[in-house]
Amino acid sequence: MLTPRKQPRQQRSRETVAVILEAAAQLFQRHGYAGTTTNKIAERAGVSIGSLYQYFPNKDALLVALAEHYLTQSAEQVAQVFSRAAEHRPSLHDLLTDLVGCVADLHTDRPELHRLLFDQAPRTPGLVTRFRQAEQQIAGALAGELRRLRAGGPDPGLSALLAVQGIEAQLHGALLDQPDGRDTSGHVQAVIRLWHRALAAAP
Amino acid sequence: MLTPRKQPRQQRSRETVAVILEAAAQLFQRHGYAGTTTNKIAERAGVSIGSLYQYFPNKDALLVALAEHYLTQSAEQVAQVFSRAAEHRPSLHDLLTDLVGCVADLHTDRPELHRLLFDQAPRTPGLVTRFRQAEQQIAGALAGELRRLRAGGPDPGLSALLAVQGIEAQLHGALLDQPDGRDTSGHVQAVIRLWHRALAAAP
DNA sequence: CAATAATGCGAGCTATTCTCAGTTTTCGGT
DNA sequence: ACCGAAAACTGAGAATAGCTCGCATTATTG
Repeated sequence: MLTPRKQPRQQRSRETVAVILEAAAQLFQRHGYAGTTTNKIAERAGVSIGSLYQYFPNKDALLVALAEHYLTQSAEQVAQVFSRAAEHRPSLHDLLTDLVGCVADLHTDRPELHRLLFDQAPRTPGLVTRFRQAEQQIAGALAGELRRLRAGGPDPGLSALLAVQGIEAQLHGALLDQPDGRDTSGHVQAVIRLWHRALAAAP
Repeated sequence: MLTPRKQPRQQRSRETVAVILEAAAQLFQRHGYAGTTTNKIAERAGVSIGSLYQYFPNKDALLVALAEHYLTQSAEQVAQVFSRAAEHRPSLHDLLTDLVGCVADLHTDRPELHRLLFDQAPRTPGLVTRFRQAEQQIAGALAGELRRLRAGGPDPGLSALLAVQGIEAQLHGALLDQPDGRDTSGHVQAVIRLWHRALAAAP
């Protein structure tokens, strides 16, 4: 059990949950996951440790809750890219520019939070699945666009999945563990060019 | 300090270190990192907890030592791919087949160990750097081959880095967090095809 | 064969997660 | 307004895991 312990019913307790999550986010970002104790989180939130454990069965559950929130928000951003695409039917290059730009923004908007969740995700069972889900959802949408553009080769579904996985890894490497001396915008441009060549329909 | 506490000088202590690492590897793989206590490791290794902490300053150091060993071994495997390439000067497609196959083997040979290290790496400061180093080293070698083949576009160095990051992420997703219903060898083939299109010299 | 250095030992100190019995606050019905 | 029940809150402390330190044992050196 990672999320469900007790559902807050009254207004008071909903605020308690919110203030706990806010405190957790701040302390995790400042001192890292291991460097933050649940007692400190409760203290900072101005509630007792008992209240914290009334809504979160363990420390990991705090992380899962933060990730849930973050992933939902991210999914909305990416969904907008595809709803724009459905309307304007852009070229492959324009679509990739939009998509890669969006994912890059997700990294740079709140880099600490992004890194925190990404770093902790692998060791928290539920989170890996959740991340993969988001990945597949985006890949599904991308696959649709590739079919419209007659791009992505014989198996657009698979190509789309590989593209999503690749783009995420490349941008993560570029924006969060920056190899020294490379300029960011050139890096992003290179990612777009590369995927354009990989996915473009044969001429 | 993550590695250096005391250097084992006598034969006896070198065996102690070896048996501790062996026990750590087994227990980490069986019960996960968090699910393994240092006391259990010492017990399984047949040494006292004090001896363990004489050579490893903390629990993370055990992980770093295992990673060090694994990365060295992996680097050798990949180096062989490029020394073969230097001799036979293969086509881009053959080179990619060899490289991707090699990286895939690294994932499937000891999947538990690979996943363990990969999952824990992000939260262990020294390990991230160490992984990125390995990545850049491989990218450097690949960049050389791309230049020979006049492939990889205007900046073969950057293209090579993106390729290495992408391939690792895609194979990791395919082999360790398998999306249901996809066959593995087809997946690997798709990765090769995709990178061939992305990197091939314009005709 | 001392004297010295290296290695090994494990009870217990410290810090952290999480529980639980009891108190306070809110809510619904009369 | 009042009361009983449910929800929310509290914090001492149980349980556990990482790690230390003083001392015992084994190897090396001169």
